[in-house]
Amino acid sequence: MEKNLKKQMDVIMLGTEDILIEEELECIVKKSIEEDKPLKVKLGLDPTSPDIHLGHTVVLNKLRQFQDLGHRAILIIGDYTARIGDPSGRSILRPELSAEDIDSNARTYMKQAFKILDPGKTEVVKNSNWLKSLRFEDILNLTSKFTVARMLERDDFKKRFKSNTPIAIMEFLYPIMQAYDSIAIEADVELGGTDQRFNLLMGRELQKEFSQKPQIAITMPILVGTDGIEKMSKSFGNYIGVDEPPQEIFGKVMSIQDNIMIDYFRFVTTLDSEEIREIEYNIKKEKLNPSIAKRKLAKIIIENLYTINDALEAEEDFDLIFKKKGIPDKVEEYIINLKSIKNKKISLVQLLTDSGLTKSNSEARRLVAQGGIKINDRKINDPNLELNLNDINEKVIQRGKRHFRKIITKN
RNA sequence: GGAGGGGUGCCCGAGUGGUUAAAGGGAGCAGACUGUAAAUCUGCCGGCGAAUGCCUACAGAGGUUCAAAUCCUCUCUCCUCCA
Repeated sequence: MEKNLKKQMDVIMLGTEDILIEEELECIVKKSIEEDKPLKVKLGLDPTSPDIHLGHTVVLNKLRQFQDLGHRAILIIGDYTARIGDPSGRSILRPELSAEDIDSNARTYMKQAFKILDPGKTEVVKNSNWLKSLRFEDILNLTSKFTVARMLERDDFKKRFKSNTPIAIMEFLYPIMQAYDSIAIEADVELGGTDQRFNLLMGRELQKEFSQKPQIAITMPILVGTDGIEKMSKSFGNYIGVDEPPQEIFGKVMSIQDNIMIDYFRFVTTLDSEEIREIEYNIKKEKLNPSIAKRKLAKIIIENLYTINDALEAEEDFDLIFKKKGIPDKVEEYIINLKSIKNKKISLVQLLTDSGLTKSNSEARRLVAQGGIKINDRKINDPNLELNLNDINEKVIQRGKRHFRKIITKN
C-alpha cells in the first residue's frame, strides 16, 4: 500500500467532482495507512445494457486508482437493482429487464470492466446475494428510516412530482437498495457519477442507522456523449463502447465536437492537468490544430483499451479513408455464386442491397442519384446500371466515405 | 369505483373528412466544404418498380362515406385527477 498520505490524497482527489466529506476521507485514509488495513471501495454497476462505454470508465478509472494505491475494490454487479432500473436523471420509469438479459449483460460487463480494472485485485459480488433474501419485514424496517419528503429532495423526483409525472413506489426503493448494498459489504468509500450523489448519501444515512461508519461518497463528472449534448449513454446512441474495434473508436473520437474535447481529455485520460491546460490554451491561441489534439486523444483512449499498435493502426486506417480517400486493406467481402444468376448480369441497385451496403433498393437508387456510390473509386451516376458479373470480380463498391464491400464472384 | 386526456413514421411532435406518404424538429444517410466521421451549407429520409404507377401506413377490429389519421362502435393500452 502507498504509505504517503499526501500522495494518496492527491491521487484520490484527481478529477473528482465532489467528495463528501473530504475531512473524513483524509481521516480514514490516514487510519488505513497506520493500521495497514485497506479501505473497501465500492462501485455499483447495473447491467442494464450489455456494453460498458467511456462514460463508465470515468468512474472505473477512479476505482482502478484506488486499487493501485492498495485498497480493496469491490465491484457490485447490480443484478437485482437492474430489475428496477435506477431512476436517476430519468423522467420516465424504465422498462423491466428479464433475468436472462441481466445475466448475459452482467457477463459482458465484467469482461469489459476488466479492461480498466485489475482483475486479480477486484472483488466482484452480485447484489442479489443479499437483496433477494430480504423479507417484507426487513423492507418495512428499511423504508421506515426514510420519509417521502426526504425522497422528494432529490431533483429528478421533485421535478416529476411537480409536473405530475408518475413516480413508482418501486423507484423510491432503488436508492434504499443501493444504500443497503453499502451495509452488506460495509463500504468505506463509494464511487459514482454526480447523478449518483443522492444515492450515495442514502448509503451514508442508512449505514448510520445500522451503526456502521458512514461511507465517503466520491462523485465523478458525467461524460457528455459524442453528440455533445446528452450524457453518454447507450439509450441516446451517443456512446463509445470499450469493446468496439479500434478503428471505430478512433472514428468516433474524431467525430466528437471540438468544444467537448477537453472534457474527454480531463475525464477519460490520465494526462495531468498541466498538460491538458496547455492543449486547451494552444487550441485557443490557434497554435494547435484541434484535429491534431483529437488524434492524440483518440490514440490515448485506444491505447488504454487495447495496445499502442492498435492505436497507430487505427490512425493509419483513418487517414487512408479520410485524407487520401482511399480504400482500406481489409474490406468485407461479398461472394456471388455465378450459378445462381441468370445471364450473368445484375443491376447495381440489386447488388448494393444484396451485399448489405443499402437497406433497400429504393435507398440504393437514391444514393446512386446523389453521387454516393463508387466502384473502384469511380463515381457511378446511373441508377439503372447493369453490371456484368465477369467484370466485377475483386472490385470494391463503396457507399459514402466509409462503407466498403469487395465483390467476389465464384462458380 | 368515478371523471377526464392520450396512443401518428427510428424518436419527439403537428394535423380533426379530400392537392396527406402525412407539417416541423431531432437522429440517420449522402453531397459540398474542411482541420476530422467537428462546425456550416445542400439534398435525401416507408416499400416495390425503368416508369405514368402500384402496395403498405397514423394502437387493433369493424362501420359510415365517392373519399377517413381525421366521424361512429367495440377492443386493447398509457396517463392524469377525484375517491
